[in-house]
Amino acid sequence: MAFEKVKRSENYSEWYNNLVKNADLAEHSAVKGCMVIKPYGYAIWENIQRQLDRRFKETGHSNAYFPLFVPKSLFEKEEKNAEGFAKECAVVTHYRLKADPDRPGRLITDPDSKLEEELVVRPTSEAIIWNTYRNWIRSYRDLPILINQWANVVRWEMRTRLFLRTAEFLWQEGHTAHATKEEALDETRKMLDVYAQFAEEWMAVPVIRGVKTENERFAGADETFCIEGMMQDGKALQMGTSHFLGQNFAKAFDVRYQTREGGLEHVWATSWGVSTRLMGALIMAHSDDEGLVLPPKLAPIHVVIVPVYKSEEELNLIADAVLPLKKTLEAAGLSVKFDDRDTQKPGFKFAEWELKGVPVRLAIGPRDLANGTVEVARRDLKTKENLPFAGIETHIQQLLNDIQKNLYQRALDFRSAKTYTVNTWEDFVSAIDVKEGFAVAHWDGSGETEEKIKELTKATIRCIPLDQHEENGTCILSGKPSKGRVVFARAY
RNA sequence: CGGGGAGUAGCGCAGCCCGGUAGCGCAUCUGCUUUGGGAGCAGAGGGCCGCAGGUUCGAAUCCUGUCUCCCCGACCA
Repeated sequence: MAFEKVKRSENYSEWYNNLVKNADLAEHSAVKGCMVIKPYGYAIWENIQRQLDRRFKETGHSNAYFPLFVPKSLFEKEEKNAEGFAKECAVVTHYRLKADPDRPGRLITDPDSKLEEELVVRPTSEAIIWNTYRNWIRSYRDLPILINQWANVVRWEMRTRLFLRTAEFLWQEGHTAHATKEEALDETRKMLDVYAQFAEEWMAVPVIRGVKTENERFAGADETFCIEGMMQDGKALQMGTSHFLGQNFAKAFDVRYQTREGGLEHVWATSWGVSTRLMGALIMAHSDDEGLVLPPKLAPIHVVIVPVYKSEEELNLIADAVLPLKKTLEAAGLSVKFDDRDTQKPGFKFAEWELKGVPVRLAIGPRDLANGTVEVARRDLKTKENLPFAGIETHIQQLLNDIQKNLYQRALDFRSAKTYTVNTWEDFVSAIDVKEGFAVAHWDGSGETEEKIKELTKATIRCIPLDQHEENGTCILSGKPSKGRVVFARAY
């Protein structure tokens, strides 16, 4: 378990990579750009999935599954979408291998198995889904269609980072069809709120809700809404997007419905998604030099109990005292690990569970048994106290709530401290480059200026915040008039 | 695709410049002592030195080719 400790402050990206590996979340695979998500990391993802899935269903959606492959002719139908994703698509061209006549034991692609039509490995599923929806939609009675899919997608990225950007990643993508524009817009906003609420209440990561500029918009969307979080290095991470697709896909795939009045109209669409990137957000938002720090609501293990003992009899006595507590906590819905491994010493276990981000740790030994106490340590603050064992379950419940709140508050305070409202170019550059945070500034609304700022500072417009208030000002770069401030930051 | 780094034991690395048949730490196994913050001692097992050629009596080391991974940039959820 020994590992090289790199501090956040020294090398943030190395710290991140080490943490992901050392906490047993994921590792690089034999496939370039693709990761293996290990059981502990996957358990966190499953918790994320479970909560989101519940919220999707509460808001009227059902799960379904569509194919991994998209025939090229379908993929190219919505032009902007196709163009936007074309350069990062994996393409299947053959369907068979055969023995290499020149090199025994090796295989080659059988040239005779060339596909009549190439198959695109989905980078996103609008094409295949809208081609399907055409057959499902005849009348206004068939609408709305509210479907979500949990799936993997492939985007052939040049450079990858565990969880943040991998060539293959897991996500969910909602795809809905509506009779009216208003309804589709409502849906887009509703799902953005689901994401925002999840990010803040479950992940304990405060997010800015906003609209993307045209440059940053999803290929094929009329409007892209997003939630943006701030990581501990001051960079922004797009944590989820919800797209208003207008009638673009309905037109591309000829999906029309008969209205109540007997007319024929194209349907309106939305799509929305979050990915395993959220794992990256979770890690980067809260963790410290000791390892992972997990918000209790998403932790696979809430409480770990480490016995301190010399003999088997002592261990048995501890187990007798602790197992009823474990049962009580589990009955209250908590996940409790009694770490009675005889192969590791307590100190080792302390360090290991800290590395893995378990929110609450109990240590109990002969001394505690004699005194009727237990040592309670909380991961977020790294504090510990000795408390009476009797009635400890109430304290633990409270502690978990505290930790959840504290993590959110801490992240919020951090973001507030690193968000700068700036009015001059000099202050803008300083906010991005020196103070390394978000710059809230006026912008003239042109893509050109946006591009220029990006070239000069590597900062992009993360979003036009939904709570933006009208304020007359002048663009930070061009000096042209602006009616409100937008959020700039360097981003992952 | 441009720039950098690296492929040697499960993991992290040294050895390579100056060729002589592989070593360190952690992990693993055995035994004893330990156990309230990453245990100690003694012993043991484990390697087609990324792959393919070449030079040489001899290659981890030199030469050529090739593949892969990581990091930084451009692209992007």
